[in-house]
Amino acid sequence: MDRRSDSQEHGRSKRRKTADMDSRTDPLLADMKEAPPESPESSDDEGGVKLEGYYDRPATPTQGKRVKQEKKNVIVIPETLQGHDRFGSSSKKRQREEEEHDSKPNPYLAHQDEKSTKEESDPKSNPYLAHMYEEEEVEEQGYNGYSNGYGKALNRTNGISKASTWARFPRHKTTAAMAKKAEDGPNNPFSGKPLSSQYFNILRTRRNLPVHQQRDEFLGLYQKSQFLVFVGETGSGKTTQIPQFILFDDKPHIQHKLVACTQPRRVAAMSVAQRVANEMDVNLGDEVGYSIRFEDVTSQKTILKYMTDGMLLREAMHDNNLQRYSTIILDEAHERTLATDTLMGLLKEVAQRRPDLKIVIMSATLDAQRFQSYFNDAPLLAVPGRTHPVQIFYTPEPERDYVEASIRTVLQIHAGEPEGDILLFLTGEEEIEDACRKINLEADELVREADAGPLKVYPLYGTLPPQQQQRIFDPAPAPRKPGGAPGRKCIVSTNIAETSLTIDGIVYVVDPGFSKQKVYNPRIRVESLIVSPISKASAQQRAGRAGRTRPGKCFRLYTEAAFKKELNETTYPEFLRSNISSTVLDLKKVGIDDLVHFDLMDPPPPETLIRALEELNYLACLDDDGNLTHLGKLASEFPLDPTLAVMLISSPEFYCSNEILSLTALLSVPQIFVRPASARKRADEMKALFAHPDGDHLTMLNVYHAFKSAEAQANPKQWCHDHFLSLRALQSADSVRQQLRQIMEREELELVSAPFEHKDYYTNIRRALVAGFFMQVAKKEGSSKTYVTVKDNQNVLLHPSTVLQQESEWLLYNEFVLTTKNYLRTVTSVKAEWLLDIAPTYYDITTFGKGEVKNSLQRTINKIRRKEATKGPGRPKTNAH
DNA sequence: GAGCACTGC
Repeated sequence: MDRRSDSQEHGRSKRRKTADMDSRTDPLLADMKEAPPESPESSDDEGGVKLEGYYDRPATPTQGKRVKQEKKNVIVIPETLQGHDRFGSSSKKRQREEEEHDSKPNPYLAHQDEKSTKEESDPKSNPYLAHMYEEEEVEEQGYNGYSNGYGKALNRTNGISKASTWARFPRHKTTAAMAKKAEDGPNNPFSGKPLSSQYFNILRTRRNLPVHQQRDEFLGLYQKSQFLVFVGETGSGKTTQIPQFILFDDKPHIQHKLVACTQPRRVAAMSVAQRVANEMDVNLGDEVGYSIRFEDVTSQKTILKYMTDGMLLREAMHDNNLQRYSTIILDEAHERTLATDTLMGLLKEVAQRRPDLKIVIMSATLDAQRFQSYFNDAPLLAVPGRTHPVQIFYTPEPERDYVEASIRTVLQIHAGEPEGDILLFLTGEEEIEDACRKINLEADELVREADAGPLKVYPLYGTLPPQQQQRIFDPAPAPRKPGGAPGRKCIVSTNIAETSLTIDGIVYVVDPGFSKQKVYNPRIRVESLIVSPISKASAQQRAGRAGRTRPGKCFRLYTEAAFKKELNETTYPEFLRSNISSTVLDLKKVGIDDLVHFDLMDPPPPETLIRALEELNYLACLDDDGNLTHLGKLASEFPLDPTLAVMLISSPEFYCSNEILSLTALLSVPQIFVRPASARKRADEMKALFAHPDGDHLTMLNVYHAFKSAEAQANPKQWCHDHFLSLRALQSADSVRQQLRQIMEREELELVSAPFEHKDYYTNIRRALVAGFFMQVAKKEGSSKTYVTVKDNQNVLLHPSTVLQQESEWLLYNEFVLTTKNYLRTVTSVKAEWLLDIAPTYYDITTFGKGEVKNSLQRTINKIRRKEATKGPGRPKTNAH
């Protein structure tokens, strides 16, 4: 046994011993090396996102509002932002509050503010003249905001002075004091309505947020520079406050423009918008709104719009200069999503064409300087966060089996540490379910042998049904008897708990240092998931999860040396780990012609770009010079991979557009088939009911048609349950289908289908599939079960989930999955004739290397020629008769 | 005879 096993045994015996000894001793401290307390750096989530789960996707914005209100637990106001300061105000802070309180607006002094700005030479910023320029616009827009008694007096006399609140705010020359005064009421400066008492309660806590102290500093930098990098840690209040600071200085309502704030996730956009609407005392959808796929909760009145980064990118396609916006804030930029990176590159170019546009990049700490230099040495402002200290422990030796080590650590915490919940990070569903079982077993033993408190173990991962995800918010169990060992809960989670989801009450984090990450191999054009070491940034984010409610501890199951030397600083940006053909098409559509010289923060490897361009060229979305074709323009209108978009656009030619529309939607949502470990056989039997002999695509279509039948629609939930189908995925497919259909109608693409009874009904669909997926085709290798992919020559097997029974020489696949073996998932049998006929450029025989694929194609060509040859001379004869 | 980190339009 090596040293590590020794230390494992050591830990085990220690755990048992503590039972008889003082239960307060900390067995971990003996095993683990303590590092100096670290202030966790992490993304800001003061928006209060509790759960990234499924929510109803309403058909219209109005319905959206209703659904959202009915749904519980989606929008949660975090404790930090509720009516009290849970960290206690320092005496300095309290003094400041009192001062602020004392300096409540005095209607008779309001004119003094105006004087302070009088020295401005620009007549527009002259408070006495400004209304002449701005009033009209204000009236026209219907803004009736006014903020203090001075205005009211004027208001009574002529009704035009509502504008003078804003007239006294010279654009890009305001100060924190001016904004504060307006915020102090009594009327809402944006809506003109009297401010509620709840507003003032929230206002007090808002002014305790760390960002508030640097409001003037922020404004100074914002005003003088087109780009600004803002760094705020957890709890600084950046996501909610900075956009509001900007509203007072940028005055988008006067400009007929908007301030946009992007988020990588939908739920964040929704919940932050709701929060800020409350803070500003307006209805969600009025002055403050949000825009995400399937849901636009904004109106004519909206001046602050939270939105997903993907949504802003889509808007940029039709408005290359983003003309609607006066300021764009990219939040959570450190996450480096495909959309954020694309937007950053785009905004850098747009900024040159639009000197009036301001851009604020908000990020957690680590990458700040890179953002700064990328944006032409933009000024940087950093604001500290507000979290509790987290003690970090490392293992003295590397762990061989991180799952085993994590389970042991969790149990040691439970046996020896004071009250507080545990969060363990593992990599995937199987690993998590397995660990949960083992922890449960061992915990029972611990309770029997050592009188430990009850331990509730919950798994957490993205594909878990929402109801089960909710369970993680159940309170920890109570001690078995009063005064007994504390009960606690232990959540075993994927990375979802690192960014998307926040659980209060976590005091102990166990971090084995791994996560599943997407990697892309441009050579064989395959994306796959690989368990890899996390980055330092991730490790810090994970640790930070322990310090949200009170001081916590983080147990890293790797050595301190490994943390320092082996972990990358930050996670590899998604741009470098993905197939970018979809992004390349987007970039072309937003007007970026020269992709090679496009200034991305991390340009992808040349081979990745070449592959993407090549793929788009084969799909006829780009011509040989790399210019967007008509088809390419159409394809970019769809929120789909180019392959799927091209297939959908081509579908009318094959008389099956309704069917391809359904299939495209089904292929854009998570797996519709459910196969619980406990009922695999029954699930397979149910799937067999829908099976089509020609493959999985047609099987999925059968499922969809059955789902839409009256019988299923009578009780969809029951029907899906009975047939082992995912209601969530099917409903999602319905929404996607509806959106795609609207785009087809808008683009005047015909929806034509052959009747179901037509003999070519299914053949048409299979041929239409070829129109998109001709690059994802494999050919059977002799008599063995293996296939080889066309052109990339990868040896592959059919995924066991396929319904395809008979041997098919050629098949088309939706997905290449790289796990224990190379698998093709979701396949449909096709014919070589179709490939040659529908994708002649790709199947140009001269471009193939020697081999079975080429030989077989050649035989098919010969066969076709022979047929034509016999038909050719035959035809005149028949005509002659 | 297997597995789906997480997002987004």
